[in-house]
Order: sequence, then C-alpha cells, then structure tokens
Amino acid sequence: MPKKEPEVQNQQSNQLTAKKQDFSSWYSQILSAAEVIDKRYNIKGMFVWLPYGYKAMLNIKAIWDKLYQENGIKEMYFPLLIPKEYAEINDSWFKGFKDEAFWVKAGSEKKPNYILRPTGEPAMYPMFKLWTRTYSDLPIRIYETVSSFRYETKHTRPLIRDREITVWYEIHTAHETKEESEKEAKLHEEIQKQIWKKLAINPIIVQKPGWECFPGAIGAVEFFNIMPTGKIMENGSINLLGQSYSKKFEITFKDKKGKIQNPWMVCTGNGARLLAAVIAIHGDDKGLIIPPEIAPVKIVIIPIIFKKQEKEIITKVKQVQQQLKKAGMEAEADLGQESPGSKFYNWELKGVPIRIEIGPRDIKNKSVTMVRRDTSQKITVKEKDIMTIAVKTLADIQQSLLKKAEKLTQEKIKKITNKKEIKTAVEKGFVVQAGWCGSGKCWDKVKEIQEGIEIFGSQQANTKTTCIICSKPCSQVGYIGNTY
RNA sequence: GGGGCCGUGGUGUAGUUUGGUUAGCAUCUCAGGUUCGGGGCCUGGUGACCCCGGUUCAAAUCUGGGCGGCCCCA
Repeated sequence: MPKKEPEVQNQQSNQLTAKKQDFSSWYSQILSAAEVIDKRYNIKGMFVWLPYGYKAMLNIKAIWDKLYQENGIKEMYFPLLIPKEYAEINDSWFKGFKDEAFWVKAGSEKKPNYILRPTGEPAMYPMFKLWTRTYSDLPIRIYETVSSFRYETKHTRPLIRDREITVWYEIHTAHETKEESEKEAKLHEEIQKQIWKKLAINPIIVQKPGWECFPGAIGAVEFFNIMPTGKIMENGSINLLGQSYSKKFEITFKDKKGKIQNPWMVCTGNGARLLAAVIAIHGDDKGLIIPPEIAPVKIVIIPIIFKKQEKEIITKVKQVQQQLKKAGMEAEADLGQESPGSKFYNWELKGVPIRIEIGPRDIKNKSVTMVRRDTSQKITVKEKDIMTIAVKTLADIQQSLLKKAEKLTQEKIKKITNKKEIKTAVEKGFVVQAGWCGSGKCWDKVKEIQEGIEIFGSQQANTKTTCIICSKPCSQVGYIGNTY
C-alpha cells in the first residue's frame, strides 16, 4: 500500500488552499468556510443551503424576478412530479432522461409512475396545450423558480453540477410567429446581460452550433464563463425552440384566418451557476468577494474594544449601524467576543465588501476606519461622511470588480490562426478564438484534436477572416475550449 | 462502461506496513479568567475508529461483503 502523502496545503486548517495552486480544492473549501452550503447531506450531488449563501442566492433571484416581471413575464409554479404519460409524449426527451431521472413510486404501487422533473417541458407543455385555443391566448410568457433533478453518474460539483439543481428558474414562452419568438429571444439576451452586470461579470456570449441545440430547435445563444483553470463553464442559454415542441405536445391555436397553427416557442433558464461564477471569478486567497449588488451583508462594523472605553465604543458601533440601516443598507455589527483580527479574517472569508472599524482612535477623532474587501485599501472617514463615502465606495467596488473580471477574461482568450496551436493553447489554460467557417466538418475536426476540446460557440467577426481548419474565408469566429 | 485511492470526535489529520498502553495532535465547540487597531493567552470540559460478518486470547489495524466519498480513463 502506498504511503499517504501529507496534506501540505492543509497544515493549518483555517487556511484556504491558494486559488491559483489548486482551484478545485479552493472552491470546495470556500463553500464551507464562507458558510455558503453544507455539503454533508448524504446524497451525492445534493447539499444544504446555509443562511449566508442562500441569501446571496436569493439576492440574485430577486434580480431576475424584478427584471422578468418588469418585462411582463409572469411567475408560476408547476408540480415537481411529472406523470409518466406526460414524459412519454416527447419520445426523444424521454429517451434522453429516463435513465438519468429520479423515479418516484407511490406507497402501494409496484412500479414508479412519476418522474421528479429533470426539466420543465413535460410538466408545462401539456398545460400550454389546454390553455391555447386561439391567437388571442398567445403569447404565453411565464417562468418559475424551482428545483430540477438529474441522477448524474458523472462526478458532481456543488452549484455547478448537482443532482438537485436548486434555485433554478426557467422561462417558457409561446408566440404566434417566428419573428415574435426571435424578438422574445433577443429580449432575454438583454435581460441576462443585465443580470450579469449586477454580478460584475462579463460572460462570453456566443451562438451555439445548430447540431448542438435541442432536437428540432432552430438556434440558441449561450453564455459562458472562463474559470480560473481556463476551462469554460456554460452559464445560461436561450433556446429558439421553433415549432418542434409545440408540434410534439400538440399545442395549437387558430390564427386570425381560422387556420390551425403551432406556436413558436422560446425557453431559457439558469440558477445557482450564477453564484458559482461569482465565487469562482471574484474570490481570492482570503475568501469570497461578493459584488455589492448581491451582497447579503454590504458593510460589517467591528468594534476595537479597549477595556476603558468599551461602552463608548459599542454605543458608537450601534449608532453607525442604525444610521446605515435607516438608509436601507445591510449593515451588520459584529459584537462577538473574538479578537478583532479573527473577525477580520472571518468577514473577509465571507466577502463582505466594506468593513468599518471603530476603536478609541476613531472615537477621539470623530471618525471611523473603512476597509475595502477587494483592494484592502484602508481609509479614515469623518463621522458625518460615512453614508456618502460608503455609497460611493460600494459603487466603486462593483465597477472595479467588473473591470477586473473583464481583464481576467480577456487575458485568457488567445487569438490564433494556426490550427497546430490549438492544443497547446488550450492545455496552457487559454480559450482560443479563431476563424471558423461554421461547418460541421470543421467542427468535428476540432473535436478530434483532443477529448474535451470543442468549439462551443461563435460570434460575428469584426473583420473578414479565414477558417482555422479549412482556410475558407468567413465572417465569424469560433471559441474553442475545454468544457466543464 | 473500465480502473485506482480512501472512510478515525463538527472539521483537518496521526496511528494501519509489523494486530497488543488510557486512540495522539490541531482546529471548532462549551465554562471560567485575562486580552483586544490583523487569526491573543491560561485553566478545565464534551466529543471519534462507516455498517455487517470472519480470523484471533486480542482488530482502527488482517480478511469477505455492503454502504459512502474522491480521482483517472473511455
């Protein structure tokens, strides 16, 4: 039996593994250390959301709720159980999911008759069929936030690939015309861009190759993040379903001329991966860095207590907290017994954007000490200026996080023109951008380079270019990388 | 689908090769005291060998099976 290697990076249990050294370990440790989730629930791929992490997630949910509802998309709720007969309507769907679904058996039944929803279509579309009779019943534009369940045998990773996909929203719409559905899809692209802005992340937005879309779909736009490892993570897609699903599920309407038609459909969705991206992209060796727009606690106030002035200091801490709270800012005062240094470390782990320290020195000067989580910059702020400076600093943190994330992404994209360079570039942790003619032939050739490497999407090129594989002139670029 | 590694207090681990003392350490937690401008210190306390068999005077250690976790390859 080989002797176990001592875990060097874990000698001090309070210390995170360096993010650059081993991203996987860092990610895993930080989820527990920052109290995002508790992974010890005894089903692979399922975990417990802890209050702090769940609040961050729900703050993201609040963003999508607001944006979708403002745009007239209504929230609904469908049952988690899908009856077998609904699932069987779409045979290709059923074939794909029946072995990777959780089947549910009622007490006395011999065989399971229900599936825990792996996706929403078979729960929703039979109802769409009932609701749709004439063109005036359209459009249908609805969404729900719900869990999805997939019995994945591949290895799971919290918030990224789970067996219960939690806090997941999915939007389904049905329209009279193709044009209308395309307009809807465009709207969703804009809405998702706005969500990403609140997360201070700039994703790569690409057109998905047709053959990679849902069967029968006519196209899809996908959002990707480049992870610190250089691997790419799909993070949201907008699918133009065409009429394939409405035909399968026999959703029909009478148009203005009385002719029976199938509506054009769009679906899109996302969930906890949004938070995973925030954690993975903004976090550093000290812990999380949560963008102010979604931070569960925006400001933490820590008293620096000296015996003689204890009361005075605590009073001021509470006073400042009240002042911030009145202005609608989530501020927490940490009055615990640990030493200040220990509190600093803990709140940095949790990624609270601003820390305010109040000690004897501050009392004397009628000021507070303010520290930014992202830059560790420390400033002294006069008491009367706390609000203004805090608001300004939070906005500034949001901005500079976005800039930093954008820079990181750009640095990881390598533009190349020689196909021989693809493999080495990807192995070095780059995402490759190169001309691509759009053909399946050349797509296959890229896939053949190495297991895992593929063109995951394309964009219109700024200038004319040539395909990296077949050298034909073309006007689009493909993104090549190693998928998560 | 194929292969490898591993299950010890809440967490991270030592001990397993060669069976044998009260299962060690750190951290967390609890009580008390003393501290407090970057993980303070002292004293005391609670808490563990994944499950079921087998071998043996004796099993965390060897062995069979189960369950669970991690990793690699297709």
